[in-house]
Amino acid sequence: MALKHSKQRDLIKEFLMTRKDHPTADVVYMNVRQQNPNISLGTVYRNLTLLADIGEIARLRLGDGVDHFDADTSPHYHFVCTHCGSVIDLEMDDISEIVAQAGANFDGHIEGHVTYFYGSCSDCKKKELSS
Amino acid sequence: MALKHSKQRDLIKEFLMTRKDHPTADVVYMNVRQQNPNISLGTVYRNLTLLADIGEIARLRLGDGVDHFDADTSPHYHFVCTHCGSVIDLEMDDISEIVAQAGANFDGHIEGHVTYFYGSCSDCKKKELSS
DNA sequence: TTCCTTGCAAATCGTTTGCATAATG
DNA sequence: CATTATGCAAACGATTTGCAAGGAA
Repeated sequence: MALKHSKQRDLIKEFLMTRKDHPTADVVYMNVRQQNPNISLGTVYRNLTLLADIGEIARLRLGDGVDHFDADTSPHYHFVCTHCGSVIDLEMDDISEIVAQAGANFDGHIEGHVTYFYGSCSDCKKKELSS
Repeated sequence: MALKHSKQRDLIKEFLMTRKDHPTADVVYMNVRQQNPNISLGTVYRNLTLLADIGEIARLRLGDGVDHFDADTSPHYHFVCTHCGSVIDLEMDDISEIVAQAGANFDGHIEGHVTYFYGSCSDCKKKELSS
C-alpha cells in the first residue's frame, strides 16, 4: 500500500486548494475535467477518499446527503444555508470544551465531535426580508 | 393534506417509543413486521419521514450514511461509537450558547446547530484494553 | 517487473416514488 | 364520496467496486 504519484490526484488536490466553498465530488469532477477530460468520476471519488483518509483534506457530512470536501484541515466550524445550500467557514472561538462537558457523565471515551450550524446566509436573509 | 389515521403509523411510532437505541428504518421495518407481516419498507420510510416532519420523532444524521430515528424529541445530544456503531444518549449540560458564539462574527442568521460526539463506548473501550 | 492507479461500467445501498388498490373520515 | 395511506416494484442519486489496461518506482 505504498503511495504512488498520480497526476489525477495532484489535480484534485490542487483544485480543492483553490476553493473555499467546500465542493462536492461531482463539482470536483466537473472542474478537474477541464484540465483532464479523460478523468473518471470513480477516480475522483477514490482520490477524495484517499486524501481524506491520510488527512490531507477533510470530508464534511452536513446532513444534505452529499459529502463536501475541504482542503483546509485546520480545526474550524461550518455554517450551512438551508435555503441555498452554501457552506461557509465560521470565524468563532474554540468550543472544544463541549467534549469535556459531554464526557463528564459518560463512561466511554469521547474522541471528538462533529458540529455544524445552519440557518440563512446573509444573501438569503436579505431576499427573505425583501419579499 | 389532512392527516388520516393509520394502523401502520401507530405501530411504527409505538415501536420507536420502546427503543432507546435510535434504530434505522430497516430495523424499524424488521421489528414492525412481526406485528404486521404485510407492512412494506416504503410505508416505513414514508411514515418515519412524516412523523419527523410533524415533529413527533427526530431524524438523526450521524455520518454513518444511514438515518437513525428517535422517539425522544427533547433536546439532548448523542454519542456514536466508531467501533460498534451504537448510538447513546448523553447526559450533559446544555451547550446551546455555542450558537451565540457562532453568530458573533457572522452576518447571516443562525437557526440551530447539529452536534454529536464520537469515540469508544464503554463496552468497546473494555475490549480495547483487554486485547 | 511489481503493484499502485486509472477508466469504464456495473453494482450497491439507502431512500424515494408512481401507480393501482385499500382504508379512513 | 373525497382523500389519504398502503403494498409493490421500479427508479434514484451518491458512492463503491471488479476488472483489464496504464503508469510510477
